[in-house]
Amino acid sequence: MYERLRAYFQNKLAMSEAQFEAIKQVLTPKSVRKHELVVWQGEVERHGAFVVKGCLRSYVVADKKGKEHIIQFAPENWWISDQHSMLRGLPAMFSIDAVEDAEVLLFGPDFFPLLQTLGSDFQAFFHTLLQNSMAAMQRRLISTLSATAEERYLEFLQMYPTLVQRLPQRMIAAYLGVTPESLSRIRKELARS
Amino acid sequence: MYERLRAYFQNKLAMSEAQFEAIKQVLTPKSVRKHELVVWQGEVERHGAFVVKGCLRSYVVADKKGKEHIIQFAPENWWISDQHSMLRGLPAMFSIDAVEDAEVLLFGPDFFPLLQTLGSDFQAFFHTLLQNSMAAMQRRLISTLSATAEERYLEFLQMYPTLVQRLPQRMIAAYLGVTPESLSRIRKELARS
DNA sequence: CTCATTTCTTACCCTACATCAAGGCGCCAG
DNA sequence: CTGGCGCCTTGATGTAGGGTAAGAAATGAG
Repeated sequence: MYERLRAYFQNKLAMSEAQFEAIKQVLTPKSVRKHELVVWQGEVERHGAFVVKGCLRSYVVADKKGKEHIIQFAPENWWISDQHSMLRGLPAMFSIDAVEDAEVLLFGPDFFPLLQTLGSDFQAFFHTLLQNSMAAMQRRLISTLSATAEERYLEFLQMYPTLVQRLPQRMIAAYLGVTPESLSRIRKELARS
Repeated sequence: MYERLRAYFQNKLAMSEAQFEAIKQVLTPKSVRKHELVVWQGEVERHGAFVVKGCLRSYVVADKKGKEHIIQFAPENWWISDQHSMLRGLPAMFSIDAVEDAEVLLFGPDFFPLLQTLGSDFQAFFHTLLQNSMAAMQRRLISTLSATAEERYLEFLQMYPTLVQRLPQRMIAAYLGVTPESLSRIRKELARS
């Protein structure tokens, strides 16, 4: 389990054995079954995860209608968490669950203070990670504001070509912000050409 | 000019005189006239800003139609920049200009390395700032995906009650992702009740 | 294998918002 | 004061995508 994390850090961040041990201390390996929840929207006691195998997602149930909206997919080698709420001890803004059976390394609120002690390379690394997420989020917002559902679907195909086969369509629809019916129509239309 | 920045840091971050001096070194005061551009979408040489007075905005011209989409408004005491592109020397993802005549403190790519040298309190502070933006962005994305234009307008009123009077409606529309015509109709409808 | 449940597709109609077009109201320059 | 130019409003019409419903296909459980 931990080997995958070490491999992930290769070429990204120079790390001593002691540092890696310290990180292992605050990470708990866990198998998560498909549909199993890792975080409940609204709960205070909770975790984030590094995905070793399988795929998780974070999502909110926003509407009175109970409609789901997916914020992020996290396949292998992705981090997923609600940092904002976690660090402040606030109720989680969204839920996290497994889209496929998965192997993850869970971390709690103590993960971030630990990073502080591991030196500025670590801080910089995770800061960069956050910046990348932010940039991705901005691009997605713009796309949601300015592009049609079909254009967004094509962008999604480009961005996550491997995920498309692994995810049920209703989840892609929930990510794009359209109904499964609409996505079905879009795919039909694209197939015609 | 710098006094406003010092006041801003009060209660947020303990800071020595020497640290403040170091920050001053990398900040350039500037007056920006309404409509004046601080950053051009696509340019590589560029700045971010701390807004002392007035209001800036970041926006993209996404469509072939030349339609503007506003990512962020930055009134007094806000930071605005394209960190992601700036740190990597990439072309800016969006433009930044002044919505009102403004006084700002400009910083360049050298700002972030400096923060590293100022100790982990500083890093933590700006990390938190980034997390807050991220959380706000996520909320906005969800809102864009799940709420009607009217609901988003009401959220905007709640979130930025003072800004509403200062901004032309077409900019609020560009922020919400609707046409000025639609926003006008929404306001009319709300006024009736 | 078989039945049940979930997921996907297709069809029909409806709604929120866009687009287009015209007119009114500031606001500033001369 | 007057003409021009943004900005906001209002109306008429168009359209992307939603809601609903029903059937087909896939997936899963016993």
